[in-house]
Amino acid sequence: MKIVISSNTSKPIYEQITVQIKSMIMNGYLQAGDAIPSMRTLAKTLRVSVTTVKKSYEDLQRDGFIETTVGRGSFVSVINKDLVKEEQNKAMEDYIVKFIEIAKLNGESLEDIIDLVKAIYMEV
Amino acid sequence: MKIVISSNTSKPIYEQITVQIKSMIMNGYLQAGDAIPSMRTLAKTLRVSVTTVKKSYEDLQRDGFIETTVGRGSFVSVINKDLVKEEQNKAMEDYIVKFIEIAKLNGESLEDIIDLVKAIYMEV
Amino acid sequence: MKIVISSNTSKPIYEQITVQIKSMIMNGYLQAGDAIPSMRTLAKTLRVSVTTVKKSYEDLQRDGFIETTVGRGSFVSVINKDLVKEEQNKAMEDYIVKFIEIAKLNGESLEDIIDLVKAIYMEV
Amino acid sequence: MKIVISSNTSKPIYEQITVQIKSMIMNGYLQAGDAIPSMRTLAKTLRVSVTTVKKSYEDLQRDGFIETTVGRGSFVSVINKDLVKEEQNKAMEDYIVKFIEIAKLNGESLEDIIDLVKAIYMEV
DNA sequence: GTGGTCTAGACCACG
DNA sequence: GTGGTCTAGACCACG
Repeated sequence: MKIVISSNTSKPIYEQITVQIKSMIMNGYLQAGDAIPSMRTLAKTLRVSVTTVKKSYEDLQRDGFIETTVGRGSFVSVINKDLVKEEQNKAMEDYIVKFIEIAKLNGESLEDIIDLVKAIYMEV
Repeated sequence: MKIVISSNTSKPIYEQITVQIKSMIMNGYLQAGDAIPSMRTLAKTLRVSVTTVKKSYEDLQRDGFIETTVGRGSFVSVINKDLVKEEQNKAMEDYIVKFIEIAKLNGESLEDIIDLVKAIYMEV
Repeated sequence: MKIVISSNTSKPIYEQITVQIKSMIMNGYLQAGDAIPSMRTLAKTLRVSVTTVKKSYEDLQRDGFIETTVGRGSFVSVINKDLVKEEQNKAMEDYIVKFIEIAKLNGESLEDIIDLVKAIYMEV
Repeated sequence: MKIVISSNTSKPIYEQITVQIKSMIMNGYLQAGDAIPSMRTLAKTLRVSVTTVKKSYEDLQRDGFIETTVGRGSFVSVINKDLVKEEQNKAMEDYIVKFIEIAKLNGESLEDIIDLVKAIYMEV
């Protein structure tokens, strides 16, 4: 399992971990039932604090991607990937619609909006 | 006060009314204290049901744009337009960041995203 | 789920519904994730119009007590009851302070104020 | 014009000033057109800072009780006392109703509520 | 089945 | 006259 931590970004480390593990689950690299590294192992590998990894694993568990049992470790949950994708798409469209509605209300042109999108795309 | 209702759009009538009145307040065409048409008057003018106009006025009141009193009518509130704009900008950026994060997670390229933005821009 | 509509009160039907569902959530009778009746079902049971139930559900959703999805129905939200209680207490104290300030300004005695409180207590 | 500042209370000094001047206007001790002391004079008399008095006068002006003209001073406005009283009564009833509604929702008894009212009455 | 929008009225309290 | 509540439907998209 390869995770890359970047410090050039404003995104917190635990979110970088979360996002990359989510990706691996969603694209099938990690399958339901697969073990993922223990918090301590991953923390050592990435040279980050255990607390940071813990926060990421907690978020993943809360969102149903992994299950963590004291003494056993963490495992990929059985999830319906299509359902997750669908929910994400719906959420994404919600966000974009709200964003564009406000932008229009503020009198921003399509060009302004696209510039803004490009700028944010580079940042996040 | 000129409001245009379009049926070519999926945006509900009450939202079309809300957005247009908000715009008139934000761009200064309607000033604090100005009366806006009574629900019944506007309903007749626009040839829509009073209930539909009421829904719009309720939203405007809840968001602090107008004040409505039984027996008197509805009036533009004293609002800090800069503050409102700032809040909207913050909300807008929140939405765009979340949207792009999910889009990236879904593996969409900047081009895909811009196409999506253009499409939504035309619709809403 | 037992809701009682009274016509002896000036409180609108939709508020009576809202208050009773809020109570059931706050006192734990309804738990996070629990389904609440569909608008049509509740309307039939209470012999009121669907629109009236809808107004109540909209208020509950706006205040974060329930979540409503087209095609699925309405469900009790995950809320921090202690936080809600705290917020309510803060709001309550705000109201009572403002109320007593004005009462004092109007020269009302503590006895007058208590009588007023008793009267309102019986009504609402 | 006699104003008393107390430091036993949590009410800010400028509010103490505001409330007392409002009272004098509402009970007729100060009549429309009457001059009220200049900010500097009142500040000296009460041994408080001019800024404190200024804040009070600003609130009084915003609420229509006095008019302040640079170079001339401050004067009691022409106000409709009955209208003001009525508005205050309405506001007061609004506050008490909201307060009691929340208190009931929280399961507080009439006795609890009266105790709370007594406590707040002593404080403010 | 679910909720979301909308209609065309009614009756009410308040001004 | 004003807005507030309520009815008893309609039609829609979505599941």
